[in-house]
Amino acid sequence: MMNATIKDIARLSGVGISTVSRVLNGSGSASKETKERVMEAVRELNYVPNGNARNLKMRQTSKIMVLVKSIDNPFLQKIVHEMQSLIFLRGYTMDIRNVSNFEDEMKIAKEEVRAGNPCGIIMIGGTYGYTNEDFGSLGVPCVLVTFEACSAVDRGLYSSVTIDDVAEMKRATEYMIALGHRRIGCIYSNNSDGETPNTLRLQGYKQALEEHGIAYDPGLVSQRTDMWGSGYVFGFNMMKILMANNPDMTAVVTIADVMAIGAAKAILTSGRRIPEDISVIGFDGIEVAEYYSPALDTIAQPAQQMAQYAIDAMIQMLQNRKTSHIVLESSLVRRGSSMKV
Amino acid sequence: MMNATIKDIARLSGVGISTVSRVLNGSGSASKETKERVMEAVRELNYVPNGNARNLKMRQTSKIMVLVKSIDNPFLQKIVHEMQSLIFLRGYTMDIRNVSNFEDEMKIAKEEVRAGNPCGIIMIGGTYGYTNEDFGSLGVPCVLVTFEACSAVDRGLYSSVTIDDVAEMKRATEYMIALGHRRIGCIYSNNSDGETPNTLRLQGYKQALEEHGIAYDPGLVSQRTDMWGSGYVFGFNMMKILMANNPDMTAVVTIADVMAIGAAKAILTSGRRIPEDISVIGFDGIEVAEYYSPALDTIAQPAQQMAQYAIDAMIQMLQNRKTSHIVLESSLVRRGSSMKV
DNA sequence: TTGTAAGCGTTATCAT
DNA sequence: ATGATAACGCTTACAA
Repeated sequence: MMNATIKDIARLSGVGISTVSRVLNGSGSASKETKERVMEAVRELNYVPNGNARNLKMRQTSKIMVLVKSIDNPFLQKIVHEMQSLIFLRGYTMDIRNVSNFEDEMKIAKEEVRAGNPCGIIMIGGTYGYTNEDFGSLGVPCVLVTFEACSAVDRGLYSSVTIDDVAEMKRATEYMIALGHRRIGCIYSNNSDGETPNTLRLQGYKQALEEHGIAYDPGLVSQRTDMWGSGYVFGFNMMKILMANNPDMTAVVTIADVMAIGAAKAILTSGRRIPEDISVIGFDGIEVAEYYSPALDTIAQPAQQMAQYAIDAMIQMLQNRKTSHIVLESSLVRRGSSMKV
Repeated sequence: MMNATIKDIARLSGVGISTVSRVLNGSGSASKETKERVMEAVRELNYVPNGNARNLKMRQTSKIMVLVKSIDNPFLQKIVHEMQSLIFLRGYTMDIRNVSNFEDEMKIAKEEVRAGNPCGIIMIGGTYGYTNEDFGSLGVPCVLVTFEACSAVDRGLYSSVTIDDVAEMKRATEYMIALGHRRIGCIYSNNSDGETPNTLRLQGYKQALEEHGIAYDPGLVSQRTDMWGSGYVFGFNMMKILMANNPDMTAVVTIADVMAIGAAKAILTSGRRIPEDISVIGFDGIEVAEYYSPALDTIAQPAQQMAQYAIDAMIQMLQNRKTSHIVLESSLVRRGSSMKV
């Protein structure tokens, strides 16, 4: 028993096929009575429109493709999750694809557009190396989340939702400086060769030190750029090295909560205390950091808002091609993992 | 500039449209020379087949729809993530949809099949209440992960990948019993009215007690069935209540690592120690539990394997309609959050 | 080996 | 207000 098609509805309700289409889509007009007969038939046959036929005809889908780099980060997962709800709420569907650190997300985006025919692309957590041509040839609206295209790119070609990575990381570092810390470690990794939110955060760290007259010491920064394993593992390992090399270090700032958790574990298992011996602050605002013991300070990014603005931006572009570039505020959350030195 | 279609390829390479189709799909035959000319044109025009047209005609896609209940659980996220890679590796694409606790996943599955036309459905984390008709009317292969259909359902109608929830939870409880604990709390929630992995785990807890001559005390089990918030919050709140009502409780078993983390936080913030005052064991095997302080014991489910078997099962069903029902082993991981009483 | 033509289930343009 | 009818881009008999 085949699924009901628009033809079946037409036959059962005794109207023409185009009338059914009109009723279903609210386009054109139809008499009240006809409408009811059609809807009745729809219910009876449990009719669901065939998306493929619809998309083929309309040359446009209602499918938004989401490309995520390093999806194993709980923070990015949260954003994706929030987007999901919003996308469904708006009547769209969401296709998700994970992009490894070694793949070129823009290239993948182009392939996906051709093959899967999404109406738009959202990219989460990528690098800054795109060109005008990239966005032009994409063919569908594109929203960048948590990162920007480089400044050479025409901002009318895409939308973006970001935070001020430099300023926020500077804030975290200055928080430690204000508490009297001078030997402040930094756990940092860069997953690609281009500029990323991570490199910007490192800049923020350096700026804070410089503005407060503290010499930048590379020995206080985790140097691995070839990060393997998860953020937890990375934070754990890097913290061990940092502690071994810098007995005088009294605080550590990290570019992600997962790394902060790994670092905290390293501190605690080495018999030191948080915050009495070493103060710790993370970045992102994932839930589990709040339940860690001790609860970890962090720069909390507004994940829900970011998702909201991203979807709004996408809808805007879809409807009237208007792009937007919004920079959201983060907040420093104090939970007690830092103290005066 | 429209995207190239099969017609453009046909024109440019000077052959018929069906020849192009044949060459592209490797069906039928074509002369070596023709093949090359076609491929040449494909490259030149940067041709990518239109998925919608293809799917419409074939009445089948290469898209696997994944339905997840409570996707905010890191363990389920991990499974989804693993599936992603495997699905792409096999040349399929993956559509993901989150199902809230109040929605009927089977109903949603049916809608998705009609509207989105996936070639198969994978359901993660649902309830046991389906019928033969459900699977029959679905119309596409269905694989259940982490849970089963009730025993009344013909097992030739679907595949499944599970663990033995009763036995594993029994194992966790017996682990505590073997350490000498007698007053063992249980943090448990059931997100729907039917039978779920969670209810089975509660059974395991009860069985262990019974077999070891320990009376079952409802006061030691968290009673909320209307869970709100995340597992962390839930575990935290329930543990507070449990501790307040049972000063003599020396151990707690939980049905999820996130709850164990929340419970651990409650224990530590109340000034008690783990494991000296209270022993804790989680369930699932999420990474962060290993980096908690102290690291938490757990029943680790083989997420990667579960994903692997699920995808394999799906491919099997797709190719020769063969169903399979596999029950995987979990492992008790000792990390030091439990000790002799 | 190759091309013609008939759909797949829609939407949209026309007449009516 | 309504109903034929022509696409949309593809696959697949069926002919040639």
